[in-house]
Amino acid sequence: MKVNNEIYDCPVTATLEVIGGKWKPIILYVLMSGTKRFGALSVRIPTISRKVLTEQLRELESDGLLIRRQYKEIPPRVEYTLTPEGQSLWSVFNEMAIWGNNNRRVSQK
Amino acid sequence: MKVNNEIYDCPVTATLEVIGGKWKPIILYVLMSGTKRFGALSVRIPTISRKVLTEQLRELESDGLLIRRQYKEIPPRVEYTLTPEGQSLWSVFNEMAIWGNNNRRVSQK
DNA sequence: AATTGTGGTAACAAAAAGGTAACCAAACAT
DNA sequence: ATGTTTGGTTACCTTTTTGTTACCACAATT
Repeated sequence: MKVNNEIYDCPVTATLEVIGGKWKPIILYVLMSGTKRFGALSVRIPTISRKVLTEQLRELESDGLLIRRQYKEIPPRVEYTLTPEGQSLWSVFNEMAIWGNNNRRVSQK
Repeated sequence: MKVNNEIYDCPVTATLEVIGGKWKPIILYVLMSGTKRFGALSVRIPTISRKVLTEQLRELESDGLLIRRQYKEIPPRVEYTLTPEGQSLWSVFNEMAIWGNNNRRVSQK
């Protein structure tokens, strides 16, 4: 999905512009539980390629939903943390989770 | 987005599998206000091609979110109506609308 | 001296999604 | 006879998104 700073007619469209797509919701969902390193994200979302993970993280950063912290260490360490704006998406994901549990086939453990 | 009947690990992923993508949220949002004919949907979402509109409607139908009613008339008349399951997405869209209004640039009228 | 670990990037390929233009039926109005 | 109307379908093409593979830096460890 394209990222831009248009003015939207529809607030739902505006929201989906930043959280929509194949990977962003899962990335955000994983980060809801706290700061994660690049490698940790990769482990929790094993089916995403590192290239695409990088791209999606950069877009989420430029949309103000997370911040990227790079430590000057060798080997490198990079941490991703949700901004308050990113965290405020919790209620959206919560509704989606409720709906999914009630209406789709979701594995329970 | 691919439609299937997998069992999902994540309820958010399960939800986005059926409402995600470029057009489905807008289609569902428009249908929230009641039954619409194919042509009416096309008018309210002018930027979607008829081919893609047809495709998306068929997917939403096979996912159980709406029903398609075809009347045996000439010229043809086809109406699309949300199922109760489709209507129950209202709370999801509502949260997205709230977030979009609070955090993105949405034109107010 | 070679290997490991981390977080990438570059070039390229494949797949998915979306768009365009032409065409159809068949009743009705002109 | 011709055009209009509605809700499509089909073949083809372009754009967008996602994936694959190889490669890099450089300190610490073996």
